[in-house]
Amino acid sequence: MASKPLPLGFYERRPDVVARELLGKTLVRRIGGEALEGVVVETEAYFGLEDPASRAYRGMKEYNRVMWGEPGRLFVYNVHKYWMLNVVAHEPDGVGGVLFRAVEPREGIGRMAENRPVSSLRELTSGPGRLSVALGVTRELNGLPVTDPGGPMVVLDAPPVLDLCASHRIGVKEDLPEELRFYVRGNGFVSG
DNA sequence: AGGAAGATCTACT
DNA sequence: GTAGATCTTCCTA
Repeated sequence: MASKPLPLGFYERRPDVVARELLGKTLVRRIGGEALEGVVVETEAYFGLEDPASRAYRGMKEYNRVMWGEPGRLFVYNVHKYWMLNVVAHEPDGVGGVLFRAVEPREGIGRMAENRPVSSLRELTSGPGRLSVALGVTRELNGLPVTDPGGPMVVLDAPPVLDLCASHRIGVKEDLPEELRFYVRGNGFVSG
């Protein structure tokens, strides 16, 4: 289990490619001396000025400028009371990111359940707002790299997921023709 | 200063 | 399946 953080180069590709390949990787949140871990089971890709559903669509603002910046850094922003956890991903001089929509809890489940009390385990992290509460994600993480082994949030490498599905993105007002949501087939922690 | 929108969630019918 | 809550950010005045 000596998995290392995914390198910067992993994120220096198109957001849709990164979103697909992030499935099965391990998301680690270090907080209060504990490591809260989950396997990524659902993601969505967002592009830049050409993507009407993207936070980058209406141009660079203070809150979204990390989408133009170095890949492999967190982009955290608020919608409807919840913090959305993204990682910046794009080709050189590009814009984009990947939204973490669901993880399967692995470590630190007790602490996650304190952060977000639920009656069944499946409700703990099966949604972008849900997983942020469970993992203690706030805007303090915005701009931090996920490639630093000792950082407050890291993505560790793991074998690729072979049995995956794609669909249109969920909850967006105006989507692109491409299917940009990716999830592990049959996994119980996928939202929806 | 005020209103509206939003990549959501929960509860209820 | 639909409605309402909730809060950060943006846009207009």
